[in-house]
Amino acid sequence: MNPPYARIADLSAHAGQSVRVRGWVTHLRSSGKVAFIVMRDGSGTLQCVLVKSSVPADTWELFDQLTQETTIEVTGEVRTDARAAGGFELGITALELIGSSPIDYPIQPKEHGIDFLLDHRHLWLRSGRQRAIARVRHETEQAMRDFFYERDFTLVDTPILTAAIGERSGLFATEYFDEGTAYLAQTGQLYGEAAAAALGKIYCFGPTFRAEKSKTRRHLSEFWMIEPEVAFNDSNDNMNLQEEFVSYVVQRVLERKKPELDELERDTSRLETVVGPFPRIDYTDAIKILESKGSDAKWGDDLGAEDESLLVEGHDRPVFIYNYPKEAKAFYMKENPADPRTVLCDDLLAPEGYGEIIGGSQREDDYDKLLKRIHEEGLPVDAYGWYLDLRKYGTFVHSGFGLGLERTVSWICGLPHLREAIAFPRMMNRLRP
RNA sequence: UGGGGUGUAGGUCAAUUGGCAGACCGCCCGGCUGUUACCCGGGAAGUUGCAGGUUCGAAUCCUGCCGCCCCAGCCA
Repeated sequence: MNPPYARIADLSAHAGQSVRVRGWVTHLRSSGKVAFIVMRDGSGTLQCVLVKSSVPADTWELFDQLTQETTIEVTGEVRTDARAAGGFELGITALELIGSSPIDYPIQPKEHGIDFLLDHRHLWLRSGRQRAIARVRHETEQAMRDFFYERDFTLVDTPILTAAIGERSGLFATEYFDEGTAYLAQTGQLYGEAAAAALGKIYCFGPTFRAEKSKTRRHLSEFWMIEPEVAFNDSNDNMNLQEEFVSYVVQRVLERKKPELDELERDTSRLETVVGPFPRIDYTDAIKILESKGSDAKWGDDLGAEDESLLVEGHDRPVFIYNYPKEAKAFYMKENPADPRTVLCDDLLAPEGYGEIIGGSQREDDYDKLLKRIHEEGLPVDAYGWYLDLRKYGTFVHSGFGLGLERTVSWICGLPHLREAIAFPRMMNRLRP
């Protein structure tokens, strides 16, 4: 009878037993009469030892056919050995080749340029660093869903194909039957507002699309955004929710994905401090701070990347900047009753130069003021008829925000660029693989 | 779109500034019974991004084009 199959991660439970393991070759070393096969099965990495004198000749000769990424099945005894990375190794008794891999596998355990790696993203994902990032991303998403589930939010999936609505920045267009042009969603927020009137506390979580010709480490054409919307929350409640949410997610990843963060050489002490309350700086005060630090930012300007860094400087946790000038922000944000030049909104800036991870606001709930803003922005009123209905039929104070998943994952992982935070990044010059 | 940089072997990079196109990794052949990005010896591997120009001679200088990277803007 054949030994049972085992995942590498579970081998400690099989010490002293014979098992079969299936996976891919990552490294090969041979000393003539003893050979080492390091393999990966997705759950972990395992060193297998092949000794010429203790296996049949054809098994020994099979070693010569192995190359990086050959798919194999090995049978052997699991034993503890301090010389093996991880403390366990497999003494091979049988070796089977499942899928060969030509000698030209492009990705070596050496350095490569970013363009080459992105061209081979489908294979690059197999590397240890990329697996660690994928697992941190997964934990981040799961923590986000758990956070809202535990607080009785309802998940509402909003459409990706939409008519012209949302923000004004670049839209991806496509033909849509007899209805004319459809646009890929830039936000689910407006639909989320409709759902909040039905369900109270909701969130949506999906891909979102921006056709801007951005070429920075902070932008993707397609990224994932999670957007809660809460009936009867004002702007202050909204910031409280963001603070609680971000703290929860970061601490959850720290708790459950420490080995992955270590593999990424992340300084986790920079994440341990991410607990509320976060500093809250009024936009007008932020301008004064920037002036004192030598920036030429003026009241009325939106804040640039350099300004954001100056404001976060010296803080060991994210920082809110709230109540921006109306002109710098979207039409749907509620006018600030205390200063009508501004709107009730906030940006949450991550530390260490990662910039804006959240944009949030209280929504304009006054029908006439919203209609006026739509006109001022030159937006097609017809397209916003249903959105205005939310103010017409039982208006309500409500707030929400959008958190960029890849920016958050980049920050948690300490990545130099957003493109590693998603399996297959979409940028203006990259549509494949 | 603007500013800066870069393009040489499959990969990462060098080439004494205009004088025979090289190293390491990987690959192939040989050796090695405990390797850890194994090691040792040998070998194959190039339209120097593309097009044109200057020159006895161009990877190197000039013109144009293209790709990519970084920064800025847009934003999450």
